[in-house]
Formats: sequence, structure tokens, C-alpha cells
Amino acid sequence: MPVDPESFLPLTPAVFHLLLALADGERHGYGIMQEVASSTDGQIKMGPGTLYGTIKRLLEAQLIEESDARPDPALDDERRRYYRLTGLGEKVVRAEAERYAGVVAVAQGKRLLGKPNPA
Amino acid sequence: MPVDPESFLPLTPAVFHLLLALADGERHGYGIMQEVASSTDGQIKMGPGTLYGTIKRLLEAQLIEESDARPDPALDDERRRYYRLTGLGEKVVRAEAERYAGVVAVAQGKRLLGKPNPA
DNA sequence: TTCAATATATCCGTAACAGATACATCCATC
DNA sequence: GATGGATGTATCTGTTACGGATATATTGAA
Repeated sequence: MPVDPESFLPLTPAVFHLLLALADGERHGYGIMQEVASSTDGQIKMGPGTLYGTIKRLLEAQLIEESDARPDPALDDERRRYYRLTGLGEKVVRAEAERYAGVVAVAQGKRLLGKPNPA
Repeated sequence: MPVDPESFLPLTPAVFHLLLALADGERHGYGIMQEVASSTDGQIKMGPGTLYGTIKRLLEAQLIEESDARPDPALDDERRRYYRLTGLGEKVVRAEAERYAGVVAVAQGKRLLGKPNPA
């Protein structure tokens, strides 16, 4: 067991949201910003300072890596740099998601929330 | 509508865990520390620096207030200072809990988590 | 051609975090 | 009665993350 994903927890909100944005496929920086904003319904807006600073730290920690893969050249933009989760990054984001679920369960136990909607 | 609870969001993790610890009744500082540790299964450990600094800021923001109420004198300790949520504090912690639930739903949508356990 | 949106990147002030330190009391044990 | 660990509050301070401002350039629509 080389690295324990749990040792990265808890993640800062910026780190978690960034990893979460990459959880369903690679994206470029600006696309991460948009995904965070849209998936949180505009509640979280990551500015460029937070975005690129966090990307740099996540690259160093090897939770994400840059990708050479390019989408359909017709849709591409030369300036873009694409990133994806590493294997470790995926384990970490999953562990943090589970921690979040645990916190939500605590909040439910204290009757701050309605019971989960089994839709 | 004097103050919008949403305007406090997102809370920092320390603030959220502290408010959550008070959500089911008043506690003293040290008791908050213990509740945070036990409710998160030891994953979150709040040291005294974070604890008392955060309490001070939450008092100023009027999300919590000090309580004069004393439990059974036989079980009490003179040194303790008890805190409880204000009406605003409760609205804020509920709003943040809902935001957390939303993030968990996003993680579920990206298949990072099993479906919620309808136990 | 003009302008907003896209796209990446750095700089830096502010604020939160978190460990170290301090000090006192309570309580169980020897 | 002494000792020591847990309880309890509080401050100080170094480190770090955050986040707005700024810079620069390209794309694409009007």
C-alpha cells in the first residue's frame, strides 16, 4: 500500500470541488471553473487565482496529471491544457465524497435535513 | 428579511463542524471539541487554536451566543462556558447542510459513491 | 472592427487554520 | 497527601490557502 488516500483528508473545499469536476472525465482549466459553478448551481465560483494555484499544487501532489489527449480538433482550442485524475486522485476524491456523506448523515441525525430522497 | 443565511455560504469546515456540534443543544468549548471528534469518527480533530478562534468569530457574527444556563450543578464545572446557536446560526447551519447534501448528490451522479442507503 | 467570452497565469493582501504554549482545576490513584 | 493525566479556557504566531486584481492573448459573434 504505497500511499494512503485517507492521509489527504480532509481536503480543502477548493481541492475537493476541483477533483470532483474531473471525476467524470478530463477537462481544461477554464472548463473546470465552469463545471464547478454549474454543478453547484452557482454557489461556488472559483476564480483564476484559486483555480491555477490549486492545479499547480494538485499536480505536485500527483492527484491530477496533464493529458496529451485532444478532443476533436475542430472543437479544440490550442491554448487549452487538459487535466485528469490520477489513480490516487480518484481514490482521494472518492474518500472525501464518503466523508461528506458521513457529515450529511450526522446533519440528518440532528434533524437539520429531511430524510434522503430515494428518487 | 434582515439577514440572508445564504450570504454566509460556503462556511469554512471549522465553522461548519462547530455549528453542527451545537445543532442538537448547547455545549461548552471542550465539549464541542469532543463532539466534533466523535461525530466524525476521529477524522476531524479541532485543536484549541481553531476552536477558540472560531468561537470568537462566530460570536461576533452572531451565529452563536453564550448561554447562562447551567446543567445540574453536581455535574457542572465552574470553568466551563456554554454556547448555543442563535436563530440565524441555525438557519445558516441548515443551509450549509443542504449545500453539502447537494455536493454528495453530485458525487453520486458521477458514480463516486453508492446510492444512498435507505435504511 | 469591436467587444465579450474564452483561456492561462501570476501577484499579493487577507484570513483561517493549527500547533505550541500557558495556566488552572478536577479527579482518580498510589 | 501527593502525583499526574484529563479537563477547560485562552492567546500567540508561522504557514498556507484563498480570492480578487491584474496581465496577456485568442476566439468568435455582432
